[in-house]
Amino acid sequence: MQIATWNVNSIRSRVEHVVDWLKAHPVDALCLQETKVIDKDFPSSPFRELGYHAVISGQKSYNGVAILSRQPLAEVNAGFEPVVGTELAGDLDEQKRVLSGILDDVRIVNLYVPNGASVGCDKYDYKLRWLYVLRAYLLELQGRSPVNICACGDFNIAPEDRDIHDPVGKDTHIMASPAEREALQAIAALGFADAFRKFVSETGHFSWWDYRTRGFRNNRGWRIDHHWVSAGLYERATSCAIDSTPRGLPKPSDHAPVVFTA
DNA sequence: ATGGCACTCCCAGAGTGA
Repeated sequence: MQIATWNVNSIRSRVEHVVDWLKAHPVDALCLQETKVIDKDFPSSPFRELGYHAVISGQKSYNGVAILSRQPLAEVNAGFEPVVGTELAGDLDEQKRVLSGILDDVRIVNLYVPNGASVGCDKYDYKLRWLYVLRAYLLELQGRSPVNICACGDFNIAPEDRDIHDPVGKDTHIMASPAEREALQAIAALGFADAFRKFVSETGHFSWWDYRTRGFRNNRGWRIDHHWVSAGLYERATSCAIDSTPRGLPKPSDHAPVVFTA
């Protein structure tokens, strides 16, 4: 089974890229983030023509997640509330960042973790609060069937210094601050492993490059798009690879797709 | 130290991303 994740920075701006990519990489499921479109305007037809079903949870202008899959997903739910309840979810589901469904023996969880803007600001606090609820969400899912979970998406956190092109001084930088990394590690400690690091140990492998600094041309990037998988899935994983090719196309997303195979 | 580019939407320039 192949499960891919790709922050497309507007699905309507990226339909051609995604269609072309799926033709070359007919993965079983593709988790999209930052679709930036309300559900009724999501461009489902080009993907249907490729044989993909779409489940979507979108909003106007910002955020938005979707899962394209060759087979229909079972037990689909959107947001934190259906899993953790209204009290814990609070207002977090107003932003559409969580979508999940079951494919064969795997529960796929598609996540768009908040950016956080800058360390210490309101959005940063929101990000940490969101990660705290995400932990409760995944803990609850672990108690359900199936036991295999693939939590993938744009985490907006570089887990370690080797996931940043130039990590010096980044401990006060968004995506690398100690509190963000600790929140991610608290999630990993539930029993999830970063599938990419089963296969690649060295630095220099990134999934996001800033538009503004010719980051891609110089490979000044960050690895912030991940597959955090449960133990059984980690054991049977045969590959986890970043495909940087689409990042080099005209009018690209600033993120590249990442493909997990198990 | 700052800003840089790309996207969205009452179509102009602000908000957001990371």
